Amino acid sequence: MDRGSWNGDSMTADARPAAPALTERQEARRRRILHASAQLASRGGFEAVQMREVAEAAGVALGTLYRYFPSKIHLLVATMQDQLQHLHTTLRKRPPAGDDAAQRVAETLMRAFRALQREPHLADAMVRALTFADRSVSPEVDTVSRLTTAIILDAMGLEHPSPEQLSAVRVIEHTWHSALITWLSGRASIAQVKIDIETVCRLIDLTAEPGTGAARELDRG
Amino acid sequence: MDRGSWNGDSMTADARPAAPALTERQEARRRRILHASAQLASRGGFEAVQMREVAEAAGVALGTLYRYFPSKIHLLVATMQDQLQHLHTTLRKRPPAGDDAAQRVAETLMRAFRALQREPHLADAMVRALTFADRSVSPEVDTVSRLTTAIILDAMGLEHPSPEQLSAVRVIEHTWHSALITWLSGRASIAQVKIDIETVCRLIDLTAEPGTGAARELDRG
DNA sequence: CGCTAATCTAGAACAAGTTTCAGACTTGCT
DNA sequence: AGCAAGTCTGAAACTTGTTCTAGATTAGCG
Repeated sequence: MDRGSWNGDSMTADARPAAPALTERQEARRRRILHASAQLASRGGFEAVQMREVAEAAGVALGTLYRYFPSKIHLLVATMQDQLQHLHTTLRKRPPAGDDAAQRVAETLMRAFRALQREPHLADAMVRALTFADRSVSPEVDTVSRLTTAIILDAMGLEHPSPEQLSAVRVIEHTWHSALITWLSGRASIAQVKIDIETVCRLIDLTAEPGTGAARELDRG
Repeated sequence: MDRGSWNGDSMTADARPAAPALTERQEARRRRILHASAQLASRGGFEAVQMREVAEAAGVALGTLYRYFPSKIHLLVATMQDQLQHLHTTLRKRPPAGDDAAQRVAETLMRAFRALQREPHLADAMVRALTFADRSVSPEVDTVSRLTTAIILDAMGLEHPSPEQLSAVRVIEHTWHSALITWLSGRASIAQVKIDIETVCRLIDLTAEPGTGAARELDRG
């Protein structure tokens, strides 16, 4: 029911209640399932990921699929974890080059956005699942959230963010998810998404430590 | 499998897709349906709104329910329109009293938030439907979005917002929806939502016309 | 090796959203 | 009033997520 492969360098949390140590064949099954999920999602988005089809494409019985992922939402959120991890390592290889934190974050997010653009159906499936998830998926959604936070903090170049900065990062994440959704459902253009990302990234300057950012003197509340 | 048979127009500004002039009994049916929907949602959230139950509670055949609302998502988004309209008129009666625009918007949103807190299940159903909606519901979701925008602009006291300000408002809406979801799924506390709302509202000052706001001299965009 | 518990498989069964259809009822029009 | 077109009803059917069951396989262990 949960990620197993934690290759070291996670930041603070251990959290991970119990990855019950999968055997090799089990790990392979899990991987086949995730692959099938992503593949089907790439074709036709959320609705195209049908549990029976995933099971068949992964060469696994339906019951087994449900043993590994207790619901379609769990499956798709896990798929998103997977993809995000890829993205994170990709981004680490070529970090953004902007002058200040806000620019780097905006650039990072737009890069991620362009990656998703290449597989809009996959993006659709993952993001819809993510925002539709209810309490039973909270731990998994939280993992995705932490991953996203890590990516953004990376782009900012921050180790020890202040509470204010964390709030700004959360707001950026909110905007990112929600803007993605409006784009995916055809209610906003890419240009609009770009503008909104840049707009929200301005918050970063607002919460920069005194002396390090563009906005040093705002009448603080 | 597709509900493309809508009266022509869609994303043009005009809205209101030609409501074909319902008779009185039809209007009454529609109202009964929306009422049943809200009632069931208040009890048990998204999953408790079951189409057969809505139909029965509204005293209407299942087929009729589907004639009025072509899917469960359509129904819940319409329910949200309804509730938002109430909220809007309520808010107009007692407008927020803050000193600057950012404060008034934050206060308005927190007031709305507290209203939703009183019916968390209803909020759950409506917001989940809203963010899960796919393209086929775009016109209706757009209506909700315009309503929300109107509420925020009201709080700001703006008639003719600049493009920058519209972007800020969109970002606020994104944050509002997404923060609501994280709260509903138990991944954020109310305090955190409040902080994030206040954080994002700072963008309003950033985009205020020169001379009218707190932030007159930021190195432009 | 042989045993036991856990896991996996195939397939049926169930639940809720959605579609369909035949027949009854309304509405609008003349 | 009388009729044609559109609407509503009740019930069954279909789809896809989810659960359950009985039997086959596999893993761990003495």
